[in-house]
Amino acid sequence: MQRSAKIIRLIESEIFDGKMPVGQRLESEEKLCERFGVSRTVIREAIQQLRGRGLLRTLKGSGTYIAESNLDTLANAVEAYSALAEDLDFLELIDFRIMIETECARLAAIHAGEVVIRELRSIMEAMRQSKSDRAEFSRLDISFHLVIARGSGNRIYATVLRALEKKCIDYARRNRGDSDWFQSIMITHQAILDAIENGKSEVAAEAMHKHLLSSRRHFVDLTGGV
Amino acid sequence: MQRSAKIIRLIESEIFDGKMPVGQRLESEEKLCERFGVSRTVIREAIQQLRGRGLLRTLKGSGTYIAESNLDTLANAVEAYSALAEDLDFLELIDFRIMIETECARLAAIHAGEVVIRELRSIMEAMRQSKSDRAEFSRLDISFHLVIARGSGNRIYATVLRALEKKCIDYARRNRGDSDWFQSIMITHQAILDAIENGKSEVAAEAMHKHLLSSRRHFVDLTGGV
DNA sequence: TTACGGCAGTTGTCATACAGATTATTCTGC
DNA sequence: GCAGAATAATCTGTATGACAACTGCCGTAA
Repeated sequence: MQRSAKIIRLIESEIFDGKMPVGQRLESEEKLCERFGVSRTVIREAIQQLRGRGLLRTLKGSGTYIAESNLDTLANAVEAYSALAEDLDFLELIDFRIMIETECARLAAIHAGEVVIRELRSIMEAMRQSKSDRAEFSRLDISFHLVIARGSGNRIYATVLRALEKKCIDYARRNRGDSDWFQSIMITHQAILDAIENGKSEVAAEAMHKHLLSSRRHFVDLTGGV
Repeated sequence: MQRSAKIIRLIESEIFDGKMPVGQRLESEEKLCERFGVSRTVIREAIQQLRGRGLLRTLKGSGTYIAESNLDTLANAVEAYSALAEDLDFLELIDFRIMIETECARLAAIHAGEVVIRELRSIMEAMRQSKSDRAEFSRLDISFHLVIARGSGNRIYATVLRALEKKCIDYARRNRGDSDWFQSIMITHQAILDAIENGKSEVAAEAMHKHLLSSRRHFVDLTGGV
């Protein structure tokens, strides 16, 4: 039996026995080496396989963590793809967002509670005050969309969109415009928020669809679609 | 992005594109190093993760091979996954699929080429011959949907859906029914396939939507939505 | 023919070093 | 004293080189 297979079984059983709660950080690779008396190679191979199974999740420079659920497997897969994607794929991204976020807005109008709505309001306020800070504005822009995804009540939407977050921010930063463009973002965001507050699901869906479609057009005008 | 993630995607796509038939031996690690211009460390980490996912299996001293099939490895690793499978929320899953796959069908009708269509036809044929083998039938059912996602031309759809593959198969296996149910699956699949072949995007979208809605209803009737 | 042994090829493991990212700590200017 | 910047410590990712253990194959001797 390979040594890494033994390590896999040991870590695995600790996870399933509940000794390692979800989200907890694993010992560092070096410490695991000492504890199990093997080289770092063996530890890493074990971790890689458990990552492949979706049980673990690693963050460079930070550590290795017990994955939350299979949703993290999904997040890993999508991240792997989105980070790999070079600049060419922003159109794929926005087309995907148009579909998924339209549905999110529809569901959020039905399911979103007070907490989500307050969060959306405060993001809007923060955006108003950040119009001169492009980077911050883009970040807030995307977080507005992420909160709506959370408000949909379907964790898959939220997970998928969260996995694409970095890519979306990147997109938003490139898709810059003049003060008119800034205004139009604020207005359409407000329209979406209003519809969600009032529980008008179809209105929310349509507003979100229009918003992203307009973003897509703007992006194509700006970059020629590249 | 991590280099091993890139390698994973490359190997993975070779497998899914059918360039690497089941059982075939992968190039040796050293050759893969040369081909991809990375160190053996990176190659090995990629292989470990793909082993964890059940796509590859290695024999010491001999080589690394394309695993028999995902279903086999799924069955083999059933202990590892069953604990996680219990907290799957199938309604979240099917709602998500209704949205994403409707769009996939629409796009596939526009973008799908001869290769995809031939693949879909052969899956249909295989399904006809597997009606007595529930497990195999479910696997084929899901692969039909996955191929359509690939045919959409948007790699995000395909990636996301593939990440959910295991859950989908699990769903399909639970959502069993009598021979009438079997027939209705075949009929709706055929309707989707026809629409895609004829490039009728709206028809394809509607057929897919109807198909999954009916699946959802069937699931709720069967399980009470649990 | 058959059994054995050796050889080349391949994966498994170890050790070391450094790069790149994150987190904790210390220092600095006020 | 304190916020913020600079720095150090920590951790994962990658490269490199070496050797052990195993497999498959081929040639040779009984």
